[in-house]
Amino acid sequence: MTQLFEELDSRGLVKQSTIELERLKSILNGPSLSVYAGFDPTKSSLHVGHLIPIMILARMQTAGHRPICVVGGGTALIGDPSGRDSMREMLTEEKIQENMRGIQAQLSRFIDFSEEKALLVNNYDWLGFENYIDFIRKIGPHFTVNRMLNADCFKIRMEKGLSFLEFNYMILQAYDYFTLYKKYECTLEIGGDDQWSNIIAGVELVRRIEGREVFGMTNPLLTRSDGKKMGKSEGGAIWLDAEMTSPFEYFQYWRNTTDDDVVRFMKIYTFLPISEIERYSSMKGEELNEAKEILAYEATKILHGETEALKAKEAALNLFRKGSADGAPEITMNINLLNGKLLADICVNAGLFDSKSEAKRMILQGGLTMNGVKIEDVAKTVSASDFSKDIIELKKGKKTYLNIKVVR
RNA sequence: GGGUCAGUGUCCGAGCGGCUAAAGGAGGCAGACUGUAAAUCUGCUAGCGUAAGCUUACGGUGGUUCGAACCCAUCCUGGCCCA
Repeated sequence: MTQLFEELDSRGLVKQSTIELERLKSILNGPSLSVYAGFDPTKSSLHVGHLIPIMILARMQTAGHRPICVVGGGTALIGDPSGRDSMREMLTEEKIQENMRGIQAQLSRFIDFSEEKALLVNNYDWLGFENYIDFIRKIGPHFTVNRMLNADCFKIRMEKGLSFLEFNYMILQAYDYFTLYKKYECTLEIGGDDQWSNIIAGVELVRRIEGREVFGMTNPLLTRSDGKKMGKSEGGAIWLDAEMTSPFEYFQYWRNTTDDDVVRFMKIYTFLPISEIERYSSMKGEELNEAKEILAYEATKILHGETEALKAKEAALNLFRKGSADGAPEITMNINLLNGKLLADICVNAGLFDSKSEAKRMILQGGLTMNGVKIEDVAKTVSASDFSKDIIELKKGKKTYLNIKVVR
């Protein structure tokens, strides 16, 4: 008997449930069941915004349940209209296959897929082979269009137009649940609160066809206290793929959490015991920096492992406390591309800026530092004295560091 | 299928023949202040060029005009109304 329900509830992860809380509690805390959450393979990497259901599944697994991650290879061909006001770009099957591989790798950082302790399935495996007529004969009678049109997730789109293609999304997701129930005895679906309509559609479908009650639960959609979207930062989304967002950047993302969010995020995004997290909730002002560091370290550790997390922490310490550029993100460049070249050009080559115009703008605004010295001359060229240590330390603004290692 | 309205920069959204690289807002970046926070204030926010300047850009394509995001034709996409 675990305290899973209390665990999730105290971390603020329960928003709505298809059953009363008391029953939800006994189900969550009861014998092992299979629980599923869906992930859209629309990109080759998941990002911070996907983390909540992942963390919930991970906690469920720890409590003895079996997570089923459904990668929507089939539904991605349709596009979920929930929460968006325009139609999604359609993806090719090849692209989806490719994306799935990346997503799978990332999920396994959080969830143990060995010995079938968790499953990863692609809904294309069942959706892709359905015959249209058979399918609508089987499923169609159980849905009324009237009801569907009333679903929240379609509401916004009623204004802007909703294609029949997307209208089917809900039915397909419901069918997923039905299939998972049949195949794996899956009796719980979780998802963000925007998935509520889709989840209850699945719950109802199973009840109508199988006469069996299955459950659904949503987590609150997280917005940051400053109103910004979760998972977005300076450069864009924060990805779980280390190639797309380095462990250092990932660490920094969490380290820069707004004061008001630190404790809330610790509850959601780390495995630290609630009792320990509570200690930080009394912290105010500058003290919270300590909490932020712990949040960043823990979150990075879960995804990238302890070694990387320590490295990131160390680098941050050097950069922001000691003023040393040790451990900053580093790239190597051949000396031929550096000596005598325009600094602005070098920065663009190094990926610090997207264009030369941007680089120049930044210099004019006093936002570029090289080897600890603010660069004020747009026409600055790099010479041997600038890389006498075989390294050029660049800093854009206050927080973006990049070391260029010189290859002779 | 008919009618009608619309399609603008990352997003929202003004412009409706020259003064428009395109108002305003949001977002992003930078500077100041700070605690690697928030709030606030300031600047920047297509590319290329040290620069004068040049090149792309207002759904696509053609056209009218000295000159078009703006006018015309046609096509595509979407809304609404009718069938």
